[in-house]
Amino acid sequence: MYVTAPLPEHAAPETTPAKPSISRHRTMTLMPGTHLFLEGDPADRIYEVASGVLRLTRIMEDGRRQVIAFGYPGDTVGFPSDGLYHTDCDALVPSTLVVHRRDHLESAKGDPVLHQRLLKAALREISGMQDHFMMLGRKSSVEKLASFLRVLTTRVGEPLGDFDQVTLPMTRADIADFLGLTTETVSRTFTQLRKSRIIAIDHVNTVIILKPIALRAIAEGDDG
Amino acid sequence: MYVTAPLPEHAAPETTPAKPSISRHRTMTLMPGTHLFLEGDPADRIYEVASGVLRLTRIMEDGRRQVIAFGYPGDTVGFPSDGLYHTDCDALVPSTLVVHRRDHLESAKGDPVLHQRLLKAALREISGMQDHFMMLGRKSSVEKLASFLRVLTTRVGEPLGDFDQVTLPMTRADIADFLGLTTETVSRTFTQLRKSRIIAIDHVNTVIILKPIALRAIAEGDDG
DNA sequence: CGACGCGTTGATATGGCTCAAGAGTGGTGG
DNA sequence: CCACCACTCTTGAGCCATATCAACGCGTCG
Repeated sequence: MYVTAPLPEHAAPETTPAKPSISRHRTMTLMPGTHLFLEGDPADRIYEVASGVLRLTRIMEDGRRQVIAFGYPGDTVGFPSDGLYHTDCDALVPSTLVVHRRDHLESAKGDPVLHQRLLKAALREISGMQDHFMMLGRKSSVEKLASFLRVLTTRVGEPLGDFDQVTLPMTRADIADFLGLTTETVSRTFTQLRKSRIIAIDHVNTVIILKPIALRAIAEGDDG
Repeated sequence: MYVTAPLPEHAAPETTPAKPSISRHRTMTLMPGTHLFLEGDPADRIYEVASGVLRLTRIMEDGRRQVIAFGYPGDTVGFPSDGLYHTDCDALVPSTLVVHRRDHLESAKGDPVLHQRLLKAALREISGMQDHFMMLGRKSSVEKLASFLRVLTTRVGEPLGDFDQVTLPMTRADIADFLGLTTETVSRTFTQLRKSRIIAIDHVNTVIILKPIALRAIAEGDDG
């Protein structure tokens, strides 16, 4: 779900409307501001993002927030534990999802292919989360932002002339809560990368990677 | 960095005393200082901790380290992604492991019960990691240490008179690298909790929880 | 006994937070 | 089309929690 994951073999699936199908999945649309589920909800369903971007968050009583992951096309969200969801989930942009009934996926009787895919998705998720740990626990603010931009570029970047460009559907506050920073620090760090000509910024939420090598060096702490 | 000089070679698995078993798993012993696997190793096997404590770590080029998890009995380690391990794994104390061949677990042809258990374990892992995120990204040092002690107490605490006691097989450096702190800060925070009579410390690595309620309040940020 | 690894404590430095003020940006209604 | 408002983003100044640097005690092991 977080973004180190390799590209999914299954791109956007087609809706198979009324026709009875062995794998009984449907699709649905989720609009920004709408929650797919909340922490503590019974987890009946598991979702694959077909298009759009989701946001998975945890919130503490006093309001502190941690963005656990952004769900991009190909990602799976809604992994249950003890039958419950453990994050909130909503959409950053209008998103379409493939809905799977949990009991079909988890039980040994369900479709073994789907079952297999769920396991793969879970393992990818674990791997991605492990990267995120290093970032949260041990990296400086520039390193965090550089890593973030790199992962996003790899995953959803688009070529623009000689450069790669990436659109950020999330706010600075979302990025801050993902990286364990404040919005002010995220903003200052963007400025820092911009002033050193490593990135350029269009329209606040469009970033052009001018020096990918330098960005990687920073992300991995290879510099001073 | 390491407590004892780590042996470069991987531990040699021992065959279990031949006991006829339908599911072809074996057990093995892992001694402190020996690595079960390293980041980047091909992930053929998945392990269940039967006894002991494992340590899963990620290390950056410049030596910065993040402890991803401690593996206690009942935990599963070695979740692969793209066929590779994504952390290093070694033992903090002599540990016994149940070894599963990955191909038996992941393929649809394998034992469905084991398959089911692997998925459950992966889902539990994801849930636990989500807690860890909040801790790394958004909690203060006291909150981190209090959370850590609470989780450990719940998991492996032993009653001692009216109180719960927990043994810490890991060093302060391990705790620091798990919580995203320095050893000095961990040490000072232990002292702080000790001075406020919330915990007591025996033998450096044995903690007695004197005020579990207060500890929980701190862990969850319910105090000033 | 000395050396080494670990833990604690102290003094100082600093990266990122907090508080505060503007500057974009987008939406809405007149 | 503009005026206004709400919200997000940026920038600045000062502060604080934690890191860093350093010293020392303690236990273990050779």
